Amino acid sequence: MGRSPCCEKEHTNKGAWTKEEDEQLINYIKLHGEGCWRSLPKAAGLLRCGKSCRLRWINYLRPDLKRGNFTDEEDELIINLHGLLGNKWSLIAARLPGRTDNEIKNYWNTHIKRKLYSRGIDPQTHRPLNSSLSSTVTTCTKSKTLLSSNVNSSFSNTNNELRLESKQSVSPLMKVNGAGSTQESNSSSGGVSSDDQVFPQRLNLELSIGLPFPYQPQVSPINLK
DNA sequence: AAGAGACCCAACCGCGCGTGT
DNA sequence: GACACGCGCGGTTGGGTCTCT
Repeated sequence: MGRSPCCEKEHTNKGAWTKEEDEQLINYIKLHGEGCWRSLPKAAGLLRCGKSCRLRWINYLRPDLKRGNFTDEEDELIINLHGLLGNKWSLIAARLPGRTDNEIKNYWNTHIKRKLYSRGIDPQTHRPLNSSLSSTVTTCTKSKTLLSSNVNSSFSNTNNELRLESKQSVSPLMKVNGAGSTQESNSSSGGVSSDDQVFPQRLNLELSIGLPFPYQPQVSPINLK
């Protein structure tokens, strides 16, 4: 059976949007409003699929978007919300006016993960990296480098708490060298060399999220849509 | 100056969910 | 209940730009 394609691929443009396409989309939405993305491209005279139009509008063309760097406050808010919500980027974005889920997701993957690693915190669990493990972590943001390096063996710490089991669970911030071991980067943090340097961040996280550590998901005070 | 590697982000893809028939 | 459809989400990728050697 299968789902019907969202558009006729042979008659649609792909890749970067041109100024003319942007203007067509903006003008159409100004006149008719958002919605009915499937029929919008045809109505607007665009050779794009509806999904592409929607993404372009939401992530780039919307007038209420806040462009520019994230502030420290936004950083901390994202970290805290991620601790509560996980990779629910749309929910996180809903609490950051002017930011999009895509933008936050990119920012998380490129900046915040590194920031948390430098603090000795596992960005997925928001728990401290084991000291023996953290000594093997390096910060590398080239995900392609890692994912092509065929990491599927577990590298375990003494408690077997954290393992690299599949490429999906491997952080793009971690790079494995030729021998399958990793090295700590000194780039941004100067390196985390002891538990004493790791655990203060754990305390900060607990306090800022205001939930018991480790966080056990319960009924969230935030209204999920 | 030039090439290589790292970084970043816009855009794409596939899937799940909600709704209507 | 089964199916079709449209929307929205999260993961991933392509390629432009920046930085280093």
